[in-house]
Amino acid sequence: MNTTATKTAITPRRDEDFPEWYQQVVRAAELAEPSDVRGCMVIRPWGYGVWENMQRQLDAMFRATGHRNAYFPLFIPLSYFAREAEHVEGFAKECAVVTHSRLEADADGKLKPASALTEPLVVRPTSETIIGASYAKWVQSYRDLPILINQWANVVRWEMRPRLFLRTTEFLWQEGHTVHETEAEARAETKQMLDVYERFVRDHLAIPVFSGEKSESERFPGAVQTLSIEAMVQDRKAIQAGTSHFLGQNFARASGIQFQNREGKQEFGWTTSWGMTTRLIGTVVMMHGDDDGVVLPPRIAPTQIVILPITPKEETRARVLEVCDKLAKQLREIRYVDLPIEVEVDRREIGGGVKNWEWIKKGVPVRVEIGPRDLENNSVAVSRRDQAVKAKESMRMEEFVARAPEILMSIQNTLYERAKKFCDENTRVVASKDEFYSFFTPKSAAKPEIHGGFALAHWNGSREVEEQIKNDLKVTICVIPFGNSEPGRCIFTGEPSSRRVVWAKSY
RNA sequence: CGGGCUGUGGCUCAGCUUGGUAGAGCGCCUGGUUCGGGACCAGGAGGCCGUGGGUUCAAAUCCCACCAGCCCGACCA
Repeated sequence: MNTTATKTAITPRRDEDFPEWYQQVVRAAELAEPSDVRGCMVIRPWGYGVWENMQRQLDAMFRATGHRNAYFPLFIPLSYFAREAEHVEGFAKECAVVTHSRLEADADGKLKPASALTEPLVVRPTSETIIGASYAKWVQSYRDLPILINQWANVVRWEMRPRLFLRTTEFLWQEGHTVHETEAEARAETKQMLDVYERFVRDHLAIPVFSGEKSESERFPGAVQTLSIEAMVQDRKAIQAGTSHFLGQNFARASGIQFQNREGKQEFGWTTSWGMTTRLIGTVVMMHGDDDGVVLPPRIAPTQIVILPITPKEETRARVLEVCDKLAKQLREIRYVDLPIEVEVDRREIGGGVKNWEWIKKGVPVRVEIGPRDLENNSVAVSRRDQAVKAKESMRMEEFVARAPEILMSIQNTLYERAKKFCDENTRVVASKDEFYSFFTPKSAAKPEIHGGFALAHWNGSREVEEQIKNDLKVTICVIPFGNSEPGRCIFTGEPSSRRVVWAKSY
């Protein structure tokens, strides 16, 4: 009767069409869906739950490093925005601009914008300039420094080609903005926050990354230095998972953030900014998902354990549900990494198979079935999302309760190890230009298979080479990793190179 | 913003060439049989065919304009 047993929950499979698989997974898992507003998405409760977990956990890390949250305006006066030239150049093409303050009905009764603003307002694509304006007022003395503030907000970048979570017109993020007395302190802050991101994605999202510096051409507009962490997702492309910028005195100069230093002289502050976005949700999907849907790392799963009552007979239904509730209560009293375990009893009256698959697609880490037979034996049937969909282990109820945190931890670790192995296997040292080109050229040009990966190769540091490679292969330097400086020769020009850099196709 | 394709119940699409007033599968609702891995049977609800105009006795179908979406290019977290 069941001829669909081997069928995957998501069509197409990852190896058939990765971008399409991604879209299908995001929708099937009810993380998000496109909205009627072009380029914007609706983040559904399951997706938003993931975001809230990320937010809460990262926010705690910001607090621990001395940062506090604040909120600045959504609208940035055009004149403020215009203060930093490179910044303008970088963002001007994707700004939404508010020009009117009112709607009026015309003769046909159609609403039209009216009452033009004397100065247009830019909807923030990022907040350096508007926050800088406040900082300029707050800072007078070196005693006012450092300023360590973070903001959780939405931003708008008028993108041409939206994809759920990965690139949408409006997205949610966190942006830290700090001011320091010295260059060294600001540089240390930039690095510190990159390390925070690295730890966060590794320990909470089970994502291994390469961390380092961006090349000049990939730098944030207006920054002196941009650091980033880069992850490899399952189509072997790179995705930026977080960035931290050392802004030098560029923005301080533009915004007038000045202070009297210890020698009594006026000096511009040294600023940094750093951010992480809802794009990370898409990264998690592409990192850990499989052909049956999302696979969530337990630490960010909105529900970590779902209890599925099996109620084939009306006469046992009440007792089964009662035992399910009792188990849920017991589990909620246990902690997994300092937080109560999130448990849900799914008592909806729909087909058992359908219900089970819904949770598989959503990526809930642990599914627990309890049916009449379990009542007899005081047992439960446990399935882990990091194992085969049909795998099920029967264990005594008390044993499961005792082992729940350990099981979650084990899943979290498995996901990380799996991702690390994948990344390692598809990262390789490339020693010649020919090897480089063949590494990044798919066998089939018409329908490119998943190919390439990260190439570690020497580079002479020139923008021209980067440009050439980007044109030829759509491959860029995703990051210049820290440390490991091992001199060699640029594989493209033969010129001296101080270290290997990471090349990849990238999101 | 340039080039190509597509708009038909919630979703995927057929119907369009050869105009005659709308269909399928899935989903949804009801009842029953089921239920420890995507069940089955029976019945039912749901669409001014993207929008506006034109041709015609008659338009989902032909013509024009507009809008939206997808893919490909330029840009990006």
